[in-house]
Amino acid sequence: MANPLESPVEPQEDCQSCPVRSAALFGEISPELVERVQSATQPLAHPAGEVLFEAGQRADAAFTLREGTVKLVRSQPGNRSQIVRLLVGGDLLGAEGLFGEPYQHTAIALTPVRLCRLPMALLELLRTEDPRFTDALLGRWRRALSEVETLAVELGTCKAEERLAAFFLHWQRKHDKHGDSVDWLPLPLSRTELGELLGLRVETVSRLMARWKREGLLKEAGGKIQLLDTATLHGTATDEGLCT
Amino acid sequence: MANPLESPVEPQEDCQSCPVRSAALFGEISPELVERVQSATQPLAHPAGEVLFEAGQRADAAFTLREGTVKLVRSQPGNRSQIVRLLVGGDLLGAEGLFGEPYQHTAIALTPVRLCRLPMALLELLRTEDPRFTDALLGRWRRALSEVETLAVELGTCKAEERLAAFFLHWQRKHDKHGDSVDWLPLPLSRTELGELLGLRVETVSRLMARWKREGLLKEAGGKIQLLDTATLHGTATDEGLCT
DNA sequence: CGTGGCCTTGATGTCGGTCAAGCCAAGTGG
DNA sequence: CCACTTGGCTTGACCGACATCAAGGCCACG
Repeated sequence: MANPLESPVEPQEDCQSCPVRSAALFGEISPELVERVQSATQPLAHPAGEVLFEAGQRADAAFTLREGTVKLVRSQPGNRSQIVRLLVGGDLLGAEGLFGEPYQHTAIALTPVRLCRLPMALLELLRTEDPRFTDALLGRWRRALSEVETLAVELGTCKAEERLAAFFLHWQRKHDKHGDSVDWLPLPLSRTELGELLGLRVETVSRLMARWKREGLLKEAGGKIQLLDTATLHGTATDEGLCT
Repeated sequence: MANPLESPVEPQEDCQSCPVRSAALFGEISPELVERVQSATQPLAHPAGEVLFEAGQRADAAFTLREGTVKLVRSQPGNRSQIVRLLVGGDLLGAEGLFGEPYQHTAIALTPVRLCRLPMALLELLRTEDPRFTDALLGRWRRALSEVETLAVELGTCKAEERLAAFFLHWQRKHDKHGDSVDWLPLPLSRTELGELLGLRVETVSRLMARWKREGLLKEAGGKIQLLDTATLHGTATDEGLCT
């Protein structure tokens, strides 16, 4: 629906002071380059639910996610889709253009998001200019690979309970970067989406969560959840000695 | 069992004429560097079934697979393991050491293999010396990511039949690089291993293959299979419009 | 006030896991 | 050479986890 031209463009912001800069791609590049980056990038904001780009489209820009959560989806003919990754602040998406390939996923905002658009030309420039930039890319790709692998392992070897419990624990760990665990963590995924991530149907997810709430393992309110008993959750995840 | 010192070391070979060189990591580096590479690498051979390295070990070398097939496995406590990738000639394995991490998988030869051992020091050297080397690494990581993603999608959204059929088709496509499809393609995986790849148990794999043989969709003999009716196989893979 | 999403809960079905048994080929040792 | 093991494959009987189908509740929004 939203015309790309209408994508609300934020007032120009300062990369030097970008909250996610140290975590992001440009944590490592030289200060002089940062200026060129700043002039070539374009800050954007999108509401929840909006499609950032679609699988198969020409990948003429990558994006740095400054704030919010995004899902990367691979859709199958036949109404089934699989979420392959969840992105949070500081993550990079849509860089497949560096290989001349179209976007491999459909990216959809799960919350309102703010991001920086990085035109391919800029990335190419950085790649030739600063070897550490390529290194940073390499690190990101490696991390992504590792995440998808653990997803595959869980999909292949774990049962429903275990997968869901493992997800909650992963998700929690992803959200206390500061070491101090926040107990109310945002859960911007619908039951259906949890299912699409974990290879389950809505009803299964719903039942499991209902049961866990009944048993006092977790609470939920207003799009946030609180893990009350991570110990037994972890136990469920590794039931029979399986999974993370 | 095999003492690493006993790993049969082949007579020194010539990288310049390496059959997989163009496909491999060093297709792109300068001829002068190739010499230094040659002096620092170490050709190895292992019989089928041998463990090349184990998850968690210090990753002090990567390997280029010159010939044969290798499985990368992530094992779970509780007797379950998941094959996350199958490697064939020209593939690179064990490069996670570049990030100071231990090996992320256990690598096991499915056939007799020949490979080149690349000490981490050499990789570090190449990384600083030749930017195109890092680019090559990037490409490999990206391809690996893409493969694991399709695995995850299949594990998450497809049923047994569909996954197995899809695997055979992928496997076939991987083996006719020359465009001309060889009809007898090697299948160095046991039923159990097929199960570990596709998230199924031996019995399920066995039953499906037995049925397909009965129905004349495929033949099997001496560790090789022949897909007789790729059309209906493809139909099975995408049953109800799903999967590749 | 009605409509459409999302969630919940129950009833029923089925795919694939589990258990168990037997087959076959390749060792191994007497 | 034969008895015995061992490991992979097959097949059948059974069962359970999860999907499917169906109905109803809750809430936001027009």
